[in-house]
Amino acid sequence: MQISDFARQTGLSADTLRYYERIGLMQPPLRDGGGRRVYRARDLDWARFLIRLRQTGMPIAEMQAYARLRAQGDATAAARRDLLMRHRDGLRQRLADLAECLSLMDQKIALYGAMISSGKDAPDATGHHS
Amino acid sequence: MQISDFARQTGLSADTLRYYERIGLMQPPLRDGGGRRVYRARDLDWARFLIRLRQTGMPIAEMQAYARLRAQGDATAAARRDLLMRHRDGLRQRLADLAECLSLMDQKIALYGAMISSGKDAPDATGHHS
DNA sequence: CTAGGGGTTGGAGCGCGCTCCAGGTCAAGC
DNA sequence: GCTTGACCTGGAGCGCGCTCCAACCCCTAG
Repeated sequence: MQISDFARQTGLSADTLRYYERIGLMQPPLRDGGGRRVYRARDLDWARFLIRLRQTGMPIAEMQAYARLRAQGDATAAARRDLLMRHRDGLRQRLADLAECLSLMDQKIALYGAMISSGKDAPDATGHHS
Repeated sequence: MQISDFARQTGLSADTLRYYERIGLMQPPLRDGGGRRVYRARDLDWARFLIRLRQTGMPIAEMQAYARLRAQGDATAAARRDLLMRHRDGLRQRLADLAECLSLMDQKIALYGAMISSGKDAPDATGHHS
């Protein structure tokens, strides 16, 4: 599996893959005769896991820390779990905050709805609305 | 109320406030005799609303669009509501995605828990774990 | 034998959202 | 009058996470 295939299967660009390798997020893969990277199926799992971490807003530095621990083998399992737990707790908090934002936006939208349908102006009428 | 007070009350830095003004997110406030900005209470509401939008990941360009509409008065209420609704829908989606990530992380953490307590290696034991 | 379409490297550049800085003005307190 | 400190402006710089580029290499098909 070469880099373009791997890119297709993960949704990461080849450039990003090489970048992740440079900065130590991904282990350097084997090379074929021509010096091209050859990826293996289980690299996919790791890449997809990284993508999840990224999705949840984990900064690259933290992913690097995780990757370093992982490279050191099973002895670091507890440390990795702790890192993950800290990140998860942050994520929980962010989810709660976003849920609050969402409900506020719903309110705001409802307010606009009222203001638009009922003639002209809004309940809190100042002439200017956020 | 001058810029430092306003900054304290919103949590934005004075620099950020001037920046938001430059790029049209905030209306230029009045000035006192010495040319200093004088903010008014209702600017606070707007700034706090911007902060909410930012929290939910709205890009500045979109906030600018909203601000421009707002500056044009009540006639743009429907357009503003639509913008907000589109943003809210995106937010809903992101919340769902994050919730999924969260549950995956919980699983992963549980797996680490099992692996750590029960002697040595994990269920999917490859020798390497994500 | 040649052309084309992958791949490789190191390093520069970019878009976003600020953040900082130099150099200046102004107002209040001692 | 002088110091102090908050404010002003325009513009440069920054940290993040890529993204793009030139210049080169290699393999395959025609």
